[in-house]
Amino acid sequence: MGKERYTIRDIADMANVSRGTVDRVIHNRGTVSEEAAKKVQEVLEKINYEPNLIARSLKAHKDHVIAVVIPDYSDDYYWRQCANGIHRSEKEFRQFGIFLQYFEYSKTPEDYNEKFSQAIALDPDAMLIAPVYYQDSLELFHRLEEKRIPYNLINTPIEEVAYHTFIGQDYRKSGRVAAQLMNALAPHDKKILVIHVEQHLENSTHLHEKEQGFKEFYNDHNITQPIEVFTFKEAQQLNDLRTVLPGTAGIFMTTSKTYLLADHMREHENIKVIGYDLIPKNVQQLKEGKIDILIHQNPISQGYDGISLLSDYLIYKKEVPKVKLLPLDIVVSENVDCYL
Amino acid sequence: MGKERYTIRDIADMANVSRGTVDRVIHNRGTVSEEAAKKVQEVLEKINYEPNLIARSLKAHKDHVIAVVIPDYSDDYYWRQCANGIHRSEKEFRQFGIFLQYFEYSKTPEDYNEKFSQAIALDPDAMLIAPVYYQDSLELFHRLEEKRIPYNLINTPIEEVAYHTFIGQDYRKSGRVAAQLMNALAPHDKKILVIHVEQHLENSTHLHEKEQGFKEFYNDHNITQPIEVFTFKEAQQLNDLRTVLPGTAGIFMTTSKTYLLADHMREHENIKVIGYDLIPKNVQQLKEGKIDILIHQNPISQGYDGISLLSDYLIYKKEVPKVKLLPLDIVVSENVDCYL
DNA sequence: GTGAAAGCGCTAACAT
DNA sequence: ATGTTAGCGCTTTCAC
Repeated sequence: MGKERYTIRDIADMANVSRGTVDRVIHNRGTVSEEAAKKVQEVLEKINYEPNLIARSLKAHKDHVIAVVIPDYSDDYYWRQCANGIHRSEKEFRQFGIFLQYFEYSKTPEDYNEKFSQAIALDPDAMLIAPVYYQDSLELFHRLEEKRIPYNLINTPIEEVAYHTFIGQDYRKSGRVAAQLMNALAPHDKKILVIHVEQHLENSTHLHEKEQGFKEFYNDHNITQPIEVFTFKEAQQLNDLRTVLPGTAGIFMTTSKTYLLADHMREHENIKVIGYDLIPKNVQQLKEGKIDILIHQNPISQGYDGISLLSDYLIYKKEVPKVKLLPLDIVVSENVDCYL
Repeated sequence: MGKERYTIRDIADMANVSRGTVDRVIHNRGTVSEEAAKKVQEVLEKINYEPNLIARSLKAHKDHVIAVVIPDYSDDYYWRQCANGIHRSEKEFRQFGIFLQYFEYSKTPEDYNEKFSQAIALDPDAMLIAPVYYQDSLELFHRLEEKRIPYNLINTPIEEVAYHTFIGQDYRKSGRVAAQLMNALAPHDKKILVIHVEQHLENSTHLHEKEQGFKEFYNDHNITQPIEVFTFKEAQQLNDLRTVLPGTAGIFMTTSKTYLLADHMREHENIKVIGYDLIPKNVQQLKEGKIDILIHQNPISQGYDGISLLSDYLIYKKEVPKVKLLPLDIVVSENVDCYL
């Protein structure tokens, strides 16, 4: 029961070698005679040695720099939450010698590429990237791979590149969840709308996947309710909905811009609305009953895990998963407080 | 940008005192002249000092024993999950000198008291307790307080005692969430049932709170749908439902025994069912459509956090919150895989 | 190829 | 009241 914990010194004594030799055996480095190695190995196995990680990490780590490339979050609640998660992790790992450098891009593909390049120029030990506009940046990713800089992706997966870990959600599943909920809430004798509000849809495969998943659910269950898809690049285009809303049972908004709908729905209060993200405007409308359900994309966890996984890798060389999928949290007005 | 990390030595230099004095000021122990204390305080505030917890814990590193008092989980999936969370945390903290002693009580108040006493007799450094039958054990809690043994509660909160942290859910909120979902799913022209399946209801204030929260939601929204409450001590008593089910729109089961309903509902497939916990039978029925929604009580997190918070406190003397509320996750068939 | 020794930052015991 | 110092267990240099 009283599992004793042996130290390097104990092992050295038992094997009649010096502490340095024990260390060399444990880490497979330096030069050790076969004889000594064998003796130490035997002791190690016999006592089932587990190193004291506290002591190990007390030893001065060399500093590591992680470059963080995310959208400017000065007036964007979602990305600010993500940044908060990053800050939290940064604070936790600072004493282990992890330092972050932030590169915030204003929301254009050009600036994204610009800031991404700057980050690479810094020659960091690792990178965390939110590749919202990924299309033209594939070349940059290849440069990272050439320089052997490990990088994690958050929020937007890119199949074509050799990222370390992707942290985000399964967007097809996400669409399916939305569909199941919509199907449970909305009358079946009217049409359903799927609405994307996104300036650069060509870059947003994940929105597409949500739509696919949504339709897939209806197909799988042989529900023949009409589903119409709209894509708006600008908020004001939502005016076009005026002629479409009559005869609509529910609306699935694929982005956090869900709150934009309310202004256009004053005479259609019974249309069910399902959208994304716990940004304040959405939360307020959820509480007011203008939005029925929000799917939570966990931006805080995305940021936190994104940095934590890289740090564990840099410091401890811990193995990391290729994909870390965050749960698809269903949020209604009564449980929204749990997630804020 | 490059946030420097200050050490005790740095502070000592800046304040022109010795490291010992700095330590004394930080920990409020020993004797320090006002003058010196002030100087050190100033420096501390100026640099926003954060101690290196690793170094701190490397020093002390005496072993700590945590006694764990939980229900026997040999044939109980929910408590097994909880135990899994505990094991995970145990593994993580073992190298930091944390050792657990388990006291599993068979599901009777007598054995609970018995095992609880045994645990105290061990004189552990801390305790983790799932006080399912708490009523007669208040005296035991007082003994813990006298002996100044810190303890965390999981799953069942007890207002009257001086626990360290409670880890679990807000049960009234939980009932409200269930009500909101029920209201969205079930037709309004039939009655709603609330069913408790629990041998010792007198001990289960949390089930009561779920019921209260459920009714509260209907009241708050002026919904006058009839709600009938049933309490069954044994599974077979569910037979009594036969006469009640006709004219029922939905059923809210307050425990993980939700799966028991299915056998009694063969001719009432359109009754909506909302229940608790991702135990295998429930999950299967969720996927089959026999259960519509499950609320996830996060037993793994309860166990994991219960031990982690105590360990952090014992090892690092970290501050801990009085209450750690876990989210009220809403689970349907399409997102259940995220939570398993 | 191996051992000895100097720290990492903090704490506590011991001098002064 | 305050300064000094010896470790905690591990890593890493530097002699031998």
